[in-house]
Amino acid sequence: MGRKKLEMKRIEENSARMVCFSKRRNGLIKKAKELSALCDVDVAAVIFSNRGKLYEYCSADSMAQVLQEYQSRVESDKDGCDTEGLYSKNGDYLTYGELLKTVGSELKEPRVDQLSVAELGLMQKQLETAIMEIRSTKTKFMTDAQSSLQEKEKMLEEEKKHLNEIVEDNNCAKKKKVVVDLNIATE
Amino acid sequence: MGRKKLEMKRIEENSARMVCFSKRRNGLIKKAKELSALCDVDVAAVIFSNRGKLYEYCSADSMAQVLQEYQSRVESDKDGCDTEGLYSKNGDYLTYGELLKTVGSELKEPRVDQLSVAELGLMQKQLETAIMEIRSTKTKFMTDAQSSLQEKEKMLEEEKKHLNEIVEDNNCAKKKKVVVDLNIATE
DNA sequence: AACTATTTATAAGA
DNA sequence: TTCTTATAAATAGTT
Repeated sequence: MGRKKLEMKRIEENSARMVCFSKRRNGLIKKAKELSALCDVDVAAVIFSNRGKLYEYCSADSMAQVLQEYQSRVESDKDGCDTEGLYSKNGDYLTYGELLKTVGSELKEPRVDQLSVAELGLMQKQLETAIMEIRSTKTKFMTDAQSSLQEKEKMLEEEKKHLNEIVEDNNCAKKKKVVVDLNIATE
Repeated sequence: MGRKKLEMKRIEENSARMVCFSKRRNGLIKKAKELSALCDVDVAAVIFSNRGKLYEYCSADSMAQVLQEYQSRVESDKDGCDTEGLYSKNGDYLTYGELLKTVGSELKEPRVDQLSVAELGLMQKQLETAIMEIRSTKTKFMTDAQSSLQEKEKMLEEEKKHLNEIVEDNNCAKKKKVVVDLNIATE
């Protein structure tokens, strides 16, 4: 819309592109809000200017909620296939993807007492989101100038090993009663 | 736009709402594409119908890429403020919010050294293990016809209590070194 | 930042 | 559903 029809390709002129970005960014977020309000659905939009600024909209209580939901969907919908998208250059993500994949497949069992499982699912999501936050922070720390590449590699290797152990242990313990005990000691 | 101006509130009539959803969902995704193409920026949009279906658009190679970028930004940009978003109507979520808030504030201390990274790794592993345990518990609930509703409730209550304790402990221990210890017993 | 000529999106209707 | 059309909205170029 406008005086002229635009081709849908990068606007080369700098100022024109920035003006367009500003207008359309606002437009997109407005549309997202309207979609959410009119149709009563959850919507999230994330925009990064190439200057590095972040713009976002989220209809739910928190972006994390929607994104977490997204992550679970992706993991449980596509089952064995096509998980590439979930891996980042940074080895971290692979571990997370593997984790969710495994968890996700477990959850699809039928015949469930709804309440209990729903609650368990919630707790699981909570933990998963917590992990994402921790990963983010960790990644940030790791990329700080102070942490060396060797350290990163070592940690990632250990994490993978550890996760594999967890997965194997769990596979062996599927039919056992499991009790979890989480203690925190402060000094 | 259309024959009539709509109020921006939930469309109560069911079929009308669904038609609107379908149109506007496509519209939003089209707008996201255009924004990305014209202005050469990364855009992601995630939409959940309340039927549970997921629709998404992502300009980058993978959604994960954009979302991870988002997570890092959120972590580094907002500091202590605005954690309201993490609470849902469901009481459980508050606990989770508190947990994340606490974890988050722990993580955001400046002057982080390698020990901190190691600790983060530890916390992460613990949460991952906890998820695995929850998964096991879920599996048990699903496959074990003998487990009664009361049992489930009791376990869940205990787990909630644990979570609350964790949150409180963490609140008291913000500036202390925190050691987390996770024990798993199987029978 | 405003303005306005146009294009686009879309609410109702068929 | 899918298409058609009248109208509302978004926005490209201009000031």
